[in-house]
Amino acid sequence: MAGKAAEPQVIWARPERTGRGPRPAFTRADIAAAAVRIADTGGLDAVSMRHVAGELGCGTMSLYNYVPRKEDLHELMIDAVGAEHEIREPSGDWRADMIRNAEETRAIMHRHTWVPRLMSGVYGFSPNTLRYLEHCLACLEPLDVPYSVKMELVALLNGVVTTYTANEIATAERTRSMPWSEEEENAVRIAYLGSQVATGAYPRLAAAFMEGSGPIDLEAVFTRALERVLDAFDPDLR
Amino acid sequence: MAGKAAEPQVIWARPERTGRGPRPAFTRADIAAAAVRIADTGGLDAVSMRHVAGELGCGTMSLYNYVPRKEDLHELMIDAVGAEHEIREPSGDWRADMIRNAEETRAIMHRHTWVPRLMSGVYGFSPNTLRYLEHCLACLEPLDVPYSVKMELVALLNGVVTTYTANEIATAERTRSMPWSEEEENAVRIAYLGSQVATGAYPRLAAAFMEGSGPIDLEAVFTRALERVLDAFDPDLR
DNA sequence: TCCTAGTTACGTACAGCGTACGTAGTGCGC
DNA sequence: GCGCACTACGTACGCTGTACGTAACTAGGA
Repeated sequence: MAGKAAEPQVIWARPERTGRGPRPAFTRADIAAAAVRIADTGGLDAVSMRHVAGELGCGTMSLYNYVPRKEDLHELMIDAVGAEHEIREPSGDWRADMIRNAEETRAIMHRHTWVPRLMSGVYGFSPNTLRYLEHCLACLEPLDVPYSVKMELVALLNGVVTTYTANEIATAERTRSMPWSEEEENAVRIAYLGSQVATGAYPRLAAAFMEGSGPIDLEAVFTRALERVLDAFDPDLR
Repeated sequence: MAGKAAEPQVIWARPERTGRGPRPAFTRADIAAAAVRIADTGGLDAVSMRHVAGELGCGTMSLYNYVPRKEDLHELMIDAVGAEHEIREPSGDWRADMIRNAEETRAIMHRHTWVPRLMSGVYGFSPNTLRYLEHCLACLEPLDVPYSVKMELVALLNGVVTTYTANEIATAERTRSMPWSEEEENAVRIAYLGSQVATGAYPRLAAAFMEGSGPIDLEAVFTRALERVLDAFDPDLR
């Protein structure tokens, strides 16, 4: 337990520059941007230490001077896309503002489809995360409830946004990455689902599929979910 | 586009036994159980094809006869833990039943802490998933809304359960896996957070932390979130 | 009944991964 | 100006998923 055991392992607690030694060739922002670029074009699996180092034009192991573990690189990436949140003055209508925030988060995730996969397992206290959280609290100023409830609202809303968008992305990627077309994929899926439902083991599921034929509007489903969550926190509706 | 391009890539659409050739040594259930056992004791990263094959007592490449890709192994794992859902007769009180389902899902995830990480990126139509979905619809029978709304309720609730529990697990694992104690970890965290908040850049965040000192009851937070979501769907409350 | 095609079993091999370690060079603080 | 903390990076190790080839086996069609 003696020695250097208590070093900060949160990358945000580690100073970017200590003053001693040669000037670092890159900033954290450079590294994060390179990793984001790679993930955007080649997917999250393409983000390897070697790859990122190559993109930056340095040796693989040099990266470890900036990023002690790969997990920290992921943290940098999440923080980098968090900067894409456009923080604007709250309008006074907390519902509208929070919906705007949620829609923006969804847009960011669709722009960077690897974000949901990274969300679970990341520390969650990066500078831009704090900035966004502060902004949400600012938007919720008109809502007259204790801060603890506001925090719960933000957490719940973010959770819903993440899972919904993750689902959207997952189905989209699946059809894209397949060598066969979306129609074929759907055909296989429907055939399997139909075969299962046809066994009679899932009567209500069968009824649900009978009821809702035709394509579903994902955007509408998403906003409806948001509205419901906000309803649950709206004192004027209780 | 000719040839065998249109093979089903969903493992559930592929028959477990085709009739030709030697009798397979294992069932899918055997393989899933072995993988779950490994993940429970050694974490999700310990689930490699070699490891699972070793646990089963067969050669690594033999596994590929049963499981075409590792992703499919994950699918088997999710389905296996889905079997732990105890399906009991609906009580007639849909709120109580759904809360019970959610609590049970949370318990399963705490028992198998790798589940949330696998949830995003899995197909979602495994036999036990369908079984659980059917059960949820049965519980929601007393609720007089179209099936589409019921589906949205289930999706929303599952999303909330997953994100909340994932957060609980993430923080728990972080403190456990660290060489330093939870107090030290918290000290580092508080120190960093405090240093950030002290800059004055996050006044509302600071206020929130001032307000809510003391340990938070995760269980209570969780059930409160569930209640809120259910409120949003309860016709009697609108 | 026998043949053969489809399956199982599994060893080998390859490209890629995260990262521990050692060494060489650099520049700030004392 | 000395020394030390830092940067840079090549090498190496153990691990990963899985493509491919080969040998044994068995059920269906002739």
